[in-house]
Amino acid sequence: MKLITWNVNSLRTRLDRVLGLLDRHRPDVLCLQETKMVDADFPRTELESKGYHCAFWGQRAYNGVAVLSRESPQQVEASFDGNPVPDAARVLGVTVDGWRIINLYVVNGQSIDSDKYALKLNWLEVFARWLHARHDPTQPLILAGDFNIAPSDRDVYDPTVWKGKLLCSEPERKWLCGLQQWGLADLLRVNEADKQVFSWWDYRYGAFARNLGLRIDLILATQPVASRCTSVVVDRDERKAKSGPGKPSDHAPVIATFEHP
DNA sequence: ATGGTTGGTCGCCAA
Repeated sequence: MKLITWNVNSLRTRLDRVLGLLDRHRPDVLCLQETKMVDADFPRTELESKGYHCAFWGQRAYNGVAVLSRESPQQVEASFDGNPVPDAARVLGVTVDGWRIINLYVVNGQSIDSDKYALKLNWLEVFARWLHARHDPTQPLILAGDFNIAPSDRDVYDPTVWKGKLLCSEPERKWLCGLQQWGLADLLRVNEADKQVFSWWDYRYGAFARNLGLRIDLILATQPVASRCTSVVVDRDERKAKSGPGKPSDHAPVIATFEHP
């Protein structure tokens, strides 16, 4: 079983690259964020022709999440109870082969002095409350997506510059610790305790060429899933996008592989 | 290094 999460920053612009990713990796599940398109425009024909079922929840211009899977998804559920911004398409849950998979595009927050940061913290709190009420950490569960939080200083190219800033602030990191205490492991850190791995590089400042990155795209899982995880890697070549059609997203795909359940 | 790029949409906003 192979699962990939990728913030594509517009599925319309990135479709040919998504099709290439499916050919290259043949994942069982692909979680996409920032599709930025309404459901009527979703390119399901092209994706189904690659052998994938499509679950999606989009909106105009912003946000948008989708889960592609080789097996038909069951119990598709958009959003979560009490969502403070119920119209923002950011959460999509599916069940595939008995594993519950929740695709997340967490509120960015803009900057820590912004009202949007307060909204982010509230959104996170309500989401966690719903997760705890409605899910069981002893059962197979995966949370994958763009968390817009770098879990620790190991996940930041220059922790001094980023100390206390958006994506690295203590309240954001505490929220992730809470998920971990509930029973979700950060799969990349199960086998790679100290390795510096990034998943997002700003389009500006030549950030990718200088490797000024953060790891904010995460795959978390409960113990029955985490114990079967054999690797987590980032497809940096996709962020380079030297080959293939079009330009890169500012995020790279994160790829987790599991022993057969 | 507080610079500047990309996408959606069409003057800016969001990331």
